[in-house]
Amino acid sequence: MRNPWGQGERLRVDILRAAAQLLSELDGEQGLTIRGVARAAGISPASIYQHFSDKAALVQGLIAYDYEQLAAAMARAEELHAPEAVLDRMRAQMKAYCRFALDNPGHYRLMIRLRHTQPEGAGSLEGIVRQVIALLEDGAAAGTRLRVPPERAAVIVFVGVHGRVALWHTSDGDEQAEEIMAFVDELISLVSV
Amino acid sequence: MRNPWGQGERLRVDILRAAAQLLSELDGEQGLTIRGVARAAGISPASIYQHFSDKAALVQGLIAYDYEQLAAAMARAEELHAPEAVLDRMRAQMKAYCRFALDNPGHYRLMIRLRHTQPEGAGSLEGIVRQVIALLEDGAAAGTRLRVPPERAAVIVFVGVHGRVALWHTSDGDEQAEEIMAFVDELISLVSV
DNA sequence: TGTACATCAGTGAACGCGCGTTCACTGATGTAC
DNA sequence: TGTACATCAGTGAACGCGCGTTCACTGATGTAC
Repeated sequence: MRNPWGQGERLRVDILRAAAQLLSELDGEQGLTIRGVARAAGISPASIYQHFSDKAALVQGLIAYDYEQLAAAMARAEELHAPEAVLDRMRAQMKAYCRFALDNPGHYRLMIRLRHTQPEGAGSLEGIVRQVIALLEDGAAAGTRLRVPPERAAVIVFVGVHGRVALWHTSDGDEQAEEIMAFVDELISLVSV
Repeated sequence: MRNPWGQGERLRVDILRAAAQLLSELDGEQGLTIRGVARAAGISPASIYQHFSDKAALVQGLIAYDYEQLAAAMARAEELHAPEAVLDRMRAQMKAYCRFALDNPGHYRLMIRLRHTQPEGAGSLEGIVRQVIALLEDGAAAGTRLRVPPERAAVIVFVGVHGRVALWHTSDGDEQAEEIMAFVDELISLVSV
């Protein structure tokens, strides 16, 4: 079961996978411990320190991976629509964002809570918001009508969606995903003419 | 330093005050421990159990107190405006809400995170939202024009404000309170005609 | 080809820490007679 | 009035627990000669 020579890096992704699994099952960061991850991965706690300098580094690695997943999911959803259908593209992006947050509450909460510890770049919340802003700015330049400047429209929709999702996360769980998606539609209607 | 006979309940509020202070200084629930509260109150950890059955009961008491404070602050802000100035009243309410959240981040986060553990009533998030909804419904009945039904307008503004505040809480802290207040204005403008 | 040695992946056991909670207790203040 | 006792507020010390982290180690796999 030990990895062969030169393949020690394999355990690194096993560790990240186990941590991700743990974070999906439990609903809080408090369950995400070095010893818990080691248990889930079937290894000794000490082994983790060959791949991550400490617990913070492990969590960093996890969040970076998650932001990549989220950005990729949003990009995939957006591309299902024609380039000029800007509002459709935004709707698809934001609904993919919601789906990720609803499907991975532990991940999403961690990503938000520790977002300032991540390096700025594509794989960060700022990067994701910038993409939405850029989309609306292109759309506005091509004639899409909005009630507020494109940057404000993007921010308002994004902030509102985050608020909705965050409240879902702290609710009893009897709310349906459809309500959240309807809220996205509602917000986008409000900012467009 | 010990309380006289029949005044044992005094320590209860001292404990709650110490816990509140602790939650104001530290920025997370993880600092809110039985032992930490005892230290802050200058008593023994065991003494807490004469007033709260366990840690959860202590946190419950704290949140209940906080919700009362928040609801009272919103009511005070609202009453500064004429009864028929519905949008002004809502703006004042929501800005008081923001101020509470910005001034007491630890409290606000705890209130949101554990809101489902509180009994439903005036001192709960649901109660606060219901008040905002009622305000707009009365306003709509009296002629205030909105772009969406009053219940939706209230929910959208409230959810957006929560999203904005929650993102401020996880930011680096270089954002100003004025930006948050401007966001409130922006949201209310969007839902009104 | 054989053998001594370096390198690698991973571990077992221990450390000190702070936590929530319990329990027998202390000592002051009230009450009964 | 005195005294035995009940009641109350609060405590000291200990419990078991899980945590993050360290360190000397094991044993398999590769390399040098």
